Amino acid sequence: MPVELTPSQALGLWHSVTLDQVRVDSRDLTLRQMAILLQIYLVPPPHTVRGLAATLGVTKPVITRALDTMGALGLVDRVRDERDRRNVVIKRTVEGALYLEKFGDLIINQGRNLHL
Amino acid sequence: MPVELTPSQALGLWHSVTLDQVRVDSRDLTLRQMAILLQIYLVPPPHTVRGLAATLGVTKPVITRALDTMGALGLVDRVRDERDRRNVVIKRTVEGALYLEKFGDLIINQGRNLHL
DNA sequence: CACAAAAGAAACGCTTGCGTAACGATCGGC
DNA sequence: GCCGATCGTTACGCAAGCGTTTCTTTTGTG
Repeated sequence: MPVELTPSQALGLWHSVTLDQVRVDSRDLTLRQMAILLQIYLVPPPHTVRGLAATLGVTKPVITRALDTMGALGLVDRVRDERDRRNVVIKRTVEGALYLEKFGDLIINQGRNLHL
Repeated sequence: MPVELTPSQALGLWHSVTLDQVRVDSRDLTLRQMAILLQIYLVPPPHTVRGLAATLGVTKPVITRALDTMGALGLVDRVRDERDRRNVVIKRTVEGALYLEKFGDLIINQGRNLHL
């Protein structure tokens, strides 16, 4: 089920959501961090550092650093893979799920309020 | 004309657009910079540093720095207001308009490709 | 004309993210 | 058991953004 948007709607939606996010959220995730977070929560696990790096097209330290930051914020968690102890499996958290749920609501509401 | 989205559609759209943006765009604007850019191009002029700061809920130096960066990228331009020379009027550029046009296309296409 | 107010920029020290390169831990094949 | 390959992290120097404070220019008002 596709979403059909006009150029005005597309940019207007992005505008209002971005604006609201800047005004409200002190955490201020970077674009990369946001992409990683959404990937973790919207794509079926397991997620690894290597996998995320490949998906985003960035180097592994970028992922490590983003996980450090978002881990400190409680948005994600890291667990060593016991079957292959070289791997780290990235886990979702309740707080992270809540964060994205609120963010989704923000998008929906701003979309609803679009009057162009 | 509102845009009605389900939670899956809202986050899915954000996911795919963010992912694509990370992969493709080396400029890597911050959330604040993006909000400023969209404000300049979607809201009727004139735009001033002070006005943008108030709209975004940030301090003036944040706006000055963002304009420095985006000015260097050619996305916006600054012109002294001749009627009150204390003010600076922020101008749109062809390159900035093109940038947002491409970004809008990206959103539209990712929305169209959403199959949940 | 003096002087406070206003707008934007510059200065300051700090934090955070970046890319590259090096590192320790772990695995699998021989 | 060794040894190259793989995985994630750490280290390093650098660039960029942050908040606060200070400065410069310009305005308008007494």
